[in-house]
Amino acid sequence: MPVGLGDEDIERLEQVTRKKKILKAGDTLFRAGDPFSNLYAIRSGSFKSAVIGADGDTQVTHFALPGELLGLDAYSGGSHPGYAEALEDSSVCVLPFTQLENLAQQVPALQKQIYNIFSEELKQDSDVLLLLGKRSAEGRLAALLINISSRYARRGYSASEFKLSMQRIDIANYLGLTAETVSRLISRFQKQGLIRVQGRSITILDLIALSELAGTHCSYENG
Amino acid sequence: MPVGLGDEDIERLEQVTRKKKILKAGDTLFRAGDPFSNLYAIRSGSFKSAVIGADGDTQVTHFALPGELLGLDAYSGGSHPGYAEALEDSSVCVLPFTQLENLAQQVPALQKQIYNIFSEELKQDSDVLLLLGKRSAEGRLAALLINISSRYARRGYSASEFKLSMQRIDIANYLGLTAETVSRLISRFQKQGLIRVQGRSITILDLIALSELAGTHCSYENG
DNA sequence: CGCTTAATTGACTTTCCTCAAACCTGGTGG
DNA sequence: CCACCAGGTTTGAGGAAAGTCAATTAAGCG
Repeated sequence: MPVGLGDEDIERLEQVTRKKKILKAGDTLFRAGDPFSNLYAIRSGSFKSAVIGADGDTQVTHFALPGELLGLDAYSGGSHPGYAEALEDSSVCVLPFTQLENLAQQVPALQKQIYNIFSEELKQDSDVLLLLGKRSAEGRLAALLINISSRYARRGYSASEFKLSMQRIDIANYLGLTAETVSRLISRFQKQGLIRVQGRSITILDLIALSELAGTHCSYENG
Repeated sequence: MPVGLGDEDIERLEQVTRKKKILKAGDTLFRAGDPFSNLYAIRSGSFKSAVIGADGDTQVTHFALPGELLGLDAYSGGSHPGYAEALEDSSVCVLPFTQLENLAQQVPALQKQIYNIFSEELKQDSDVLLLLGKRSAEGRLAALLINISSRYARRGYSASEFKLSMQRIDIANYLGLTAETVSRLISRFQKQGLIRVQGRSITILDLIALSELAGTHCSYENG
């Protein structure tokens, strides 16, 4: 993932990235309150991360796909604010943060890369906020599908055909909807010829129409 | 804001933090697309930041209060993904990031502090997601009030009495609601004796009841 | 003091949630 | 190999919540 480093630096970095971890579907990578020690880069599979509110209800905050990073939000508090659970059989690369930090102190390019990762994460969060800001359920789901599609595309996977590894109820929770609504919408999108769904695998047939659903329908201020 | 630094380091840091900027209500601190060069620490006043979606509709992503930081999400892309606008007459401290970065390279404690700020920001975002995850409008608004209250408290301001400097439509946009709904809820909260509202200044009368509104009402899975 | 913009309130409509039932799908055991 | 079971998903009907449209009141500002 890191780019712009010298060969020697990369070699040193590889020492940090040696440790791998395999998880089965449903396994938790870390739990809320676990001490922060590692970052996790997803090599294969996918995860959901969620926080548990003071009142005990769960909120899914992210879906993490191959090539993406998990655990960064634990830095400040020293412990993970939420948990991460594998949505399917997955494997991650374990990155001990203190080692990474030390190395970064010596390698400015890596330093910048770390800032980059942090900032990337922040930007992704603001994308999510944009997504959740869509008032209609339709817009939200469309936006999520596009979001996931583009994230796959970005890492070199197919943008139009992928597996929605999370279950409906997780999508619903994430979008602030109910599983029923999500299910209905998926059916509708399919009837409209926007997507094709086969269980959990999904094909995007009409990205443009989908984008319009995600975008338009919001006759709000153009601030 | 930075803690855990030596006296000498702090002095060097102060050279970085000399520049101030004054803004009137409605002024923009930076616009979407502006190159990333500075971070901004809010000395007084408050800001909203918002992103503009591909379709042109605006989504308010943050409200920034005194003592908080703005602009961090611009790092990765090299430019600001959204704009920031002063909600009232405000003053900020301008922090040139390259200078900060260089200094951090020499001062590990500052380095950690920067990570901390990044991570803090991420954690705050996940709080926001938790907030937006509340399905009822009532719960969302209650959660926002509590969130703002606690952020004021944290910086040493009164937790129970403060100014809601943003206008209703911004709150609505932020929460994924309409201005009318927000207005109705505020009225209702007032009738119920939870808050007192005088234009934009607000007094929290019953934090406990408010917390219950924010928390409960979500008969969801207890994950 | 009048004008403009923001906030509130009301009546009505739409959307989404709730509750409930039926339906797949994958795994287990007879 | 098939029946059965459990969890997840889909679909339907009815109700509650929030949105829309429109009118009124309040608040800022020159």
